[in-house]
Amino acid sequence: MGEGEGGEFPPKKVQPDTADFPFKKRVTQLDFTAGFGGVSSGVVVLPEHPQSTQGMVASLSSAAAAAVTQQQHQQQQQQKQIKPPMVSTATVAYAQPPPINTASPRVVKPESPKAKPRPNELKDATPKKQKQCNCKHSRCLKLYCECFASGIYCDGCNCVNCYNNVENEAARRDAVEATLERNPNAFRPKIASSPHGARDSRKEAGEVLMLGKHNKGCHCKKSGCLKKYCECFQADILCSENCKCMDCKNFEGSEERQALFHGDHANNMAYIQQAANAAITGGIGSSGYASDPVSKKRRCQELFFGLTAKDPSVHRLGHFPQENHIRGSAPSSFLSSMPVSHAGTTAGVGPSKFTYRSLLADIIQNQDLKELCSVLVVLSGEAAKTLADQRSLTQKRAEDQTATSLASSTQDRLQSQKDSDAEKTMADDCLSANQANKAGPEDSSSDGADMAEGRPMSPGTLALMCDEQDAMFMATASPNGIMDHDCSTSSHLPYGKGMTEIYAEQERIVLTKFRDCLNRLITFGEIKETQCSSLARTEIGSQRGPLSNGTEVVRTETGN
DNA sequence: GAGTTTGAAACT
DNA sequence: CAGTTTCAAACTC
Repeated sequence: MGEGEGGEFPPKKVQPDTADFPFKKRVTQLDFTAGFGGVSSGVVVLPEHPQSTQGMVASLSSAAAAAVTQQQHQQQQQQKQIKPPMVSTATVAYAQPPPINTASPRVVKPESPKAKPRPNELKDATPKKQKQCNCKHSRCLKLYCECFASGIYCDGCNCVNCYNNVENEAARRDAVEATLERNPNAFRPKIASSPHGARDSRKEAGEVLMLGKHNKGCHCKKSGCLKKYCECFQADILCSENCKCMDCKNFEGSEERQALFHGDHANNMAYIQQAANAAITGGIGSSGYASDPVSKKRRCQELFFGLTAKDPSVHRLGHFPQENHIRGSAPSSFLSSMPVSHAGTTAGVGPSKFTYRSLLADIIQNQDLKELCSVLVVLSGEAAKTLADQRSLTQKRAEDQTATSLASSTQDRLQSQKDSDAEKTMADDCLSANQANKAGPEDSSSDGADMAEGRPMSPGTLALMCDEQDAMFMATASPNGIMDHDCSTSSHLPYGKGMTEIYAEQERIVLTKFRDCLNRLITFGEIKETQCSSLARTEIGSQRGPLSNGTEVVRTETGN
């Protein structure tokens, strides 16, 4: 379909006010000669203000501006390869310092990130020639044309049927107006200095965090925002909440992104592209190169505990816009590689459309939590009983009767207390260790038997009680000293004091147990990460088969 | 350098 | 506003 390719030029449905008004006056605010060999640096720096921008564009259409450009055009001829700035927005350098060539003032194409040095290009001190467009069908009068979009005349370009020049100023003016009518911000800089840009001035590994964000945001789907197709990447800024990109890897903390600019390879464009490809295809990332055990460990901890405060570099999880970016990267690189039930989280687009999902999401089941509660309850009861039993053993037979009653009453009390706590926590029926009945009495494994004294426990419970032997050891061996101490004291102290110590010991055991379980989960997360990453590597491009259920992984592991 | 891919812009 | 087409730059071979 033609975009007016053939016939008449951009529709002249120009709004009167757009055509003239507010803009002309602003013309005087600008040094339009700057870019033409004027005295200035050649860069007109404007405050980032929409109106200013529009004003400049509109000013272009003014007769006065045309007259000026006519003059300037002759100077252009003397400055081959240097695009004369038009009096349009794009001529303006917004906050982004252009590669200034004092010898010959250069025109900056603020909207064209191409004009901006990429990190990998920074070392290339070679003065860059102004980019030349190659338009064939747009007459260089649409935003497709970088020159036009940047508000400069084509000069020395390879374009065909170019109207973006002084000779066709009228047509160009109309095009500008038409473009503005379509989008009043068309000539505004796409990259705005970001309020959150100051959020973090530190540098990531080999990467300078760029400030600013894309006003409209990118909509990349396949590039992972790690190629210059992506306007954000091209502008050397991070994707923001404005972006609606998919599988974004251009966010703060993205390992894929960091990998692009890592170390000695930062200047190697080939490497960067290769790394980008690898990142996009999932070959790298959290589990790919550029990852280290420490970071993986930390990430795992972040995932499970949501730890972000301790490590100043862990902002990304809580980092604003990156919900939709997390999805695709560091965390997401392996998350997304997880075949199980992530479709819903990766399909969405737009800010806030993404819900962060822990790697352990498939590992931790509600049932497991319930059972963990039950385990802790049982453990607490057993601890109390063990303590009581040991106490009784150290006491005289004459005290047996007393000790027994004490233990039983204590146990009852503690049991009920713990049950109550469990109820509060889980708000369901997990309190009762009897719920384990569902698993049947089959489990009299040494684990379960020792611990629960024949209490039927589900496999999941047993799995979660993976450390029960340790716990038992602590409850029986380690506490021995305590028990001895406790016995000695309790025998001398009032009833309440002994109970307090039992409580403390119980709490210690339960918390220890809980801690161990958490540590295990961390381990499982790492295991799963490894599995997923290897799976992703081996199955990229192929149909992903169902991955072993994370829960099974847990239980298998815990069973050992 | 030709062909392909990509995503913004333009259009329906 | 969503879907489609056009376009030119970026990228691959």
